[in-house]
Amino acid sequence: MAILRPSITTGPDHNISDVPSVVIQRLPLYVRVLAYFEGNEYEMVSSEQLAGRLQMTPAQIRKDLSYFGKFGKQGRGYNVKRLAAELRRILGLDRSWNACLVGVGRLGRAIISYPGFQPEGFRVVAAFDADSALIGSEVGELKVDPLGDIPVKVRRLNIRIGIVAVPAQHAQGVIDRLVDAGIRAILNYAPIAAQVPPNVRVANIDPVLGLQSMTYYLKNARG
Amino acid sequence: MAILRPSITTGPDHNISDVPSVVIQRLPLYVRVLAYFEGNEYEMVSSEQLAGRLQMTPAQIRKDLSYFGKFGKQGRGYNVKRLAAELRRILGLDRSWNACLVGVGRLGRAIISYPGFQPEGFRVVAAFDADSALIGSEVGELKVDPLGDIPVKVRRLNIRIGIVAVPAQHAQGVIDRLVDAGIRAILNYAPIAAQVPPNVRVANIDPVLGLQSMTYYLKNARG
DNA sequence: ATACGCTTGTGATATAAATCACGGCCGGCG
DNA sequence: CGCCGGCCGTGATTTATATCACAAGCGTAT
Repeated sequence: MAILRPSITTGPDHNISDVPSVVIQRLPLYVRVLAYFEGNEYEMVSSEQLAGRLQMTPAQIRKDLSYFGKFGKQGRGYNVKRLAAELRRILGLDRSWNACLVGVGRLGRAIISYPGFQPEGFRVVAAFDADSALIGSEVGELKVDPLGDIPVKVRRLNIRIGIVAVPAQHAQGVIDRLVDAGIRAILNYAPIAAQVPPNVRVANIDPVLGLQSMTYYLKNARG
Repeated sequence: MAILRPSITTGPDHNISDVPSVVIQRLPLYVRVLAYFEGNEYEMVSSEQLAGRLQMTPAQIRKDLSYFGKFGKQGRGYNVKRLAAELRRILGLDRSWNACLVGVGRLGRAIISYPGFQPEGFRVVAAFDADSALIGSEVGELKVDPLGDIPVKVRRLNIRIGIVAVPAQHAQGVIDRLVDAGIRAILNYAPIAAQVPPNVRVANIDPVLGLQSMTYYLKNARG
């Protein structure tokens, strides 16, 4: 059974650790469900309880966790706070990360004002655009800079993540510039299959792809 | 190697046809790449060329296509127009689909004005919100209706797809109402693992999940 | 005509991922 | 203080997915 999970791409075969990337992609889900249980005053949870809320099997959760250590107690389950903290540490969510946005059109502006990044420790600290009419203008709290400033700003502001919100035909070029500037993680909203070196990760956000495969099932549904 | 692909969920084990859902989820990618080749005046393409642009192996593409028929010619490859048309037909993209939006906050408004759905045949034809202050107001070209109107509007406007853009704590409730109204495909922007019956598909859009797994690699990167 | 280079379609094979199933510990209870 | 219900951690197994590799067909060139 498929499970809620983002789509992450890299260049040709590349896994730093020996932990399957499909496991890494599930960890944030566990963090999120643990936050739910924490909010509901649970002290301990079993793999069964976690699995229930994610529609997966308890065994898979236990196996996933076992890649990183032994966090549970037999007969008792997992300490909610402890496991959440461990997973956050493993994922690097115990610190904050700076990102830059490329493309401040309609979509880019929506991304800048999206309130979901901040509380998770992601901060958009720079914005770039190719359109000279936009450069210098204020978007949110940010001044829009030209693409040429990417390398300098990335270095100066310790930006590790690039968010791409430009039209499809410009996306690959922008991604190349980000990679050249040392960016190794890209959140890509453009509808393209980006080509990147093996040590760069790309997470694609593409609502249309989701819709386009669901219509297959709608068309063939009985009832 | 992971590939650009949306995350689709259902209720407990449910596959209408015997075509693996991972294959279905790749078909829209093929459609998109074919559109690219069509735009560049190619008449024929090989599985190798398609694979190159998607960073996958030619064999996988051929095998995926073989679930649905024989569309190629040995020694020549695939006719771009023909294959694109076949895949669109298989996916049900040769018609248009009506969707409704639930939640017309900041995110919902961005979705309504997102220009990427229309050209692919997806039309947002109704908008709902729980906030009585918003009901009756105009958003885009749509009047905002109360949640109670969902069943009637879904039937009357032949809405097959629900787009959920409400805060996490209300998302499951909204999804339940959509399912009750007969919706079988949901595009979910809320950060939850929705619980739905087996015959309902959910495509999740969640930029934070993508970021949260990339930080693992950033943290552990060498160079 | 026939030979050749190219590329499909697909069984067979290899790899990856998920699940099973059980030994072992935990803590509570009698 | 020993027994018991519960649940973890994990090797073994099953299932799913991807790749290989090759016979067969197409079109061109000679």
